[in-house]
Amino acid sequence: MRAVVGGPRSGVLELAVLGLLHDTPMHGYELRKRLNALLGAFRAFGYGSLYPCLKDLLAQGLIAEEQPGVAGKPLGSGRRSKIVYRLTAEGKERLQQILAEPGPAAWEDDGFGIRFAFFGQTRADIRLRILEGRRTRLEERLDGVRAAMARTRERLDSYTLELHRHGLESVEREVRWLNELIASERQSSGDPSRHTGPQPGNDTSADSSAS
Amino acid sequence: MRAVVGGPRSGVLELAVLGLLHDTPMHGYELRKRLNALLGAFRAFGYGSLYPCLKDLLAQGLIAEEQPGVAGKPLGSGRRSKIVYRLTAEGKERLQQILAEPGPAAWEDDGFGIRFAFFGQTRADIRLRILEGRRTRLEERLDGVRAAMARTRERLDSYTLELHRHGLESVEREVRWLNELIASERQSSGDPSRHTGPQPGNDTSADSSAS
DNA sequence: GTTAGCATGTAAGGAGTTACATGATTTT
DNA sequence: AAAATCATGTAACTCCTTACATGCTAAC
Repeated sequence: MRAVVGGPRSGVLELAVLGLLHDTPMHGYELRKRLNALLGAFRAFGYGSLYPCLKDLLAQGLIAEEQPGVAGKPLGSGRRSKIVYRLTAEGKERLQQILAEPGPAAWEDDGFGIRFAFFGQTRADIRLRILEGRRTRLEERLDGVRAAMARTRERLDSYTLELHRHGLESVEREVRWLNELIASERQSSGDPSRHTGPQPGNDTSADSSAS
Repeated sequence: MRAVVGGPRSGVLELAVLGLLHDTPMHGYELRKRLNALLGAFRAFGYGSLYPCLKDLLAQGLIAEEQPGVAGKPLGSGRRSKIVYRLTAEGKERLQQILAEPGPAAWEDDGFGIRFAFFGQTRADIRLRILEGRRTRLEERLDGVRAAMARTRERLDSYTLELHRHGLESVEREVRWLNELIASERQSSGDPSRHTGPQPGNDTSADSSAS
């Protein structure tokens, strides 16, 4: 039953909607398309998630409806269809506040992807903290899994072992990716002439120290 | 409020618990440790998920309590602590039924990992169908993301682009992994003398055709 | 004028998480 | 006997998914 009226919905969706609406006002249908294009392989949302979220954001005053009132077309009496949403001043503030906040929510599996997607609107020092936080988080996980594997190496069939091997390599891969991004960020902040974001690497050749 | 009494809980946890209990009876606390060791980097469950699940499985008759009644130790009147669970005949049947069932649930992100972990108890032809199903699923996703990237290549900042690039490469990587596993499975079934599961690859050297 | 796709929503429920509460057993 | 850790459990909540219901607009 989920409470009587819409809860805070403080998750991934809220940030994604605020971030997309910051660029340009939109109605829900298109918002969903851009959302899923933005998130790509990571995640996909349906209308059943999106519209309730818009409702909540509206109730919080972070976004506002904007009739495409082209003036002179009252649309009859019961106006329907094409509700365009825009970010309010409070919404912009909240977006900046979320993006400026490093901490667990920004580097957990849920949350990191979407923050990274909006790094273009994030302060350089915060970007670095988030990337490092995520790297630390992943390294902790590597330690844990490696310890568990060492403890139980016997009595594990080859499929389970293979699964662990692949999982481990995936995480190691992400750590290497983060290392490159961190190096790139450091260069940019050390040399203000280059602040164009990461250059598309070249993931395999450089840097084989995963720890 | 979530309904009056525990629902079916038909997800990942049910399968994981049945699979682990098939090997050896256990109490909840240890079950959770083995669970998280088995799932490794993929997932982790807390007691708040595990105990309700055990309750449901018990109510369905798929598992049974088993007092460690060492006979002659009545444990007082209100016996507490160390409830050992074992799989019932119905539970074993249900486990085999789940494992024998190829289909969406077996190759979606949630579900694939745990089925793979129990491939040792899965029929060879089903293993192959699941691996191929997952590969197809991932290739569909690749197509979708690549199309979305082509459509919106402009007006995407470098961070978003980098995120998509990394996501794409991760998925491509998993496809290559699946290709190797499928090849290995085909070899084993063609040559009955080798049915020892996958040999730990060697992910990088062979096979660069991801499609 | 009817299908196809754009556009907006709601009710019910699923699958777990978090925070809490408590008792038993081993270690210090 | 105090602290750590083993062990079991529940209530409330979160965030999202599925299935449904509806109305508008453009193409055929």
